Amino acid sequence: MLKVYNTMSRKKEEFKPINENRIKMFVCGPTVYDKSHIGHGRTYIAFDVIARYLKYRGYSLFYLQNITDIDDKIIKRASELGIGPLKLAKEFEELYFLDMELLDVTNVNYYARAMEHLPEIIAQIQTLIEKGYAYETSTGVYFDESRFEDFGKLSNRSIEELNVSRVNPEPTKRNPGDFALWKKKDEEPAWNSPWGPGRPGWHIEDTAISETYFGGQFDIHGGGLDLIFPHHEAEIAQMESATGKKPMVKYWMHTGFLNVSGEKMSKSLGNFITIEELLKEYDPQVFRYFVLSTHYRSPIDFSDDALKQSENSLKRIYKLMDTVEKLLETDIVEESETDEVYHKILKDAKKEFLEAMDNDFNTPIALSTLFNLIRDINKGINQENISKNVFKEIKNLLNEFGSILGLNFSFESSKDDLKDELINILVDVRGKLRQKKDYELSDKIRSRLREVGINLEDK
RNA sequence: GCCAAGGUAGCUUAGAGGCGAAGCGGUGGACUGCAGAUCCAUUACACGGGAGUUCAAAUCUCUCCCUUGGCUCCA
Repeated sequence: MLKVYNTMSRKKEEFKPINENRIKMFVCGPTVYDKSHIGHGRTYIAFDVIARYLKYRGYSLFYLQNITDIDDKIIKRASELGIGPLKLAKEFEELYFLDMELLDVTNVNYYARAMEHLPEIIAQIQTLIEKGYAYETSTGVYFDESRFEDFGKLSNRSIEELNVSRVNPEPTKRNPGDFALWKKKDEEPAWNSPWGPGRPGWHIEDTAISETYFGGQFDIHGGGLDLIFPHHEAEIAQMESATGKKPMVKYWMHTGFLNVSGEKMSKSLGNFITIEELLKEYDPQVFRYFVLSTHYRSPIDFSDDALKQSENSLKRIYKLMDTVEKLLETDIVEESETDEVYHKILKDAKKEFLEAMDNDFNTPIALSTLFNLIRDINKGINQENISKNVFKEIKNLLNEFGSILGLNFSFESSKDDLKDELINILVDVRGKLRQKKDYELSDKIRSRLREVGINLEDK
């Protein structure tokens, strides 16, 4: 039974989609005003694995993500650079897609840009005005929080608290906690609307988009922890007021923050790491492993040491896979009386792995079951009692786990052919030298190869 | 101040009333010409302090201490 932690109830709940087998999942995408950072990477890898697992479990998933391609930060940045805001957004959007591809985040079905949904945004604002949840002033259209009694239910705040905390409220608003649906603007960039030229507020694009593709209710809404308030709170108010249907979302899922060496990542602290920079230093698989080694809701602390640990852990898996693939090429027995024992080990390992994933996508536990399995297999390899059939099953199971996690455990064989040939020649020569017990020269070859990143290991 | 998430072995992390977990790292041993990988053992009487509930508490309750984040834009 799959259990999912719901931010709304603050506990794990049994997962049951609204429509039997079909899942509608919306995750807040980036505002494309700058390069994506490793915090984005963490969140989108986490939801990528969630998506993979839901599909693995046989659900038919539609994963929708929005792209915020117009907002104040984009406009500010664009004017600094002297280019149009939409052009700037387009450029960073392309970089975002590239980063995601490099990180193997490949399960989003559709990216919906805010600027391509202006008619829907305007229509939803009009509905809110007609139903009396929103009002127009000289500066814009605002949502009237006092009309929505559930306001604050996701972030566990009262309306009084929300009102107190606002500094410098916009003077034409009725309540300090009211938020903008449409901002009236005379200067560019601005779009026409029934209320004159202007731009949409931050929260309205998500509900306009999700209503367009999903209707007023859907299964999963995800994003970073920081979006709970005010963003998701505002979304609930807009959508439930506009459609009259509650709840808007059945399961709210939020990822924990990524810190860098114990501190929040920010430009002013100078510890801001983009995905582009990350990938200059580390393999995408290493970063993915690092992300999955912590539960998606927990804070995760990025450091070189932690990444190094992840790399070493991952090597242990690669190493086993490599050994298994090599042994499959040899002429070991097809079957053995130990097969039954290993069938059970594999069956149990799979069961434990899936139980971990069923428990709110607990990837750290899933990985630990994987390592328990690896130890059992290594033991068997040392004792030379594993048959070819079992090795095939091991390979299949590891690949199955890998595909759920988005990790590729099979060794890349796409190396340069000539390079491979040259290495083989050196390995052959070294083997002959070792037969003649010329260890001095053979060790020299090995250490020189290591200097250029090629590790030779004698059996 | 209010809200939230945390404090688990040297490090990184799971777990959540009763079999002391996983990885990384350190040490010793087996194997090896050596190294590496692997296995075994060890580091390990692990759960921030103090009370309480219970036959039994890392796990529940209370209280205190500390860390981080949010309350303005943020994945």
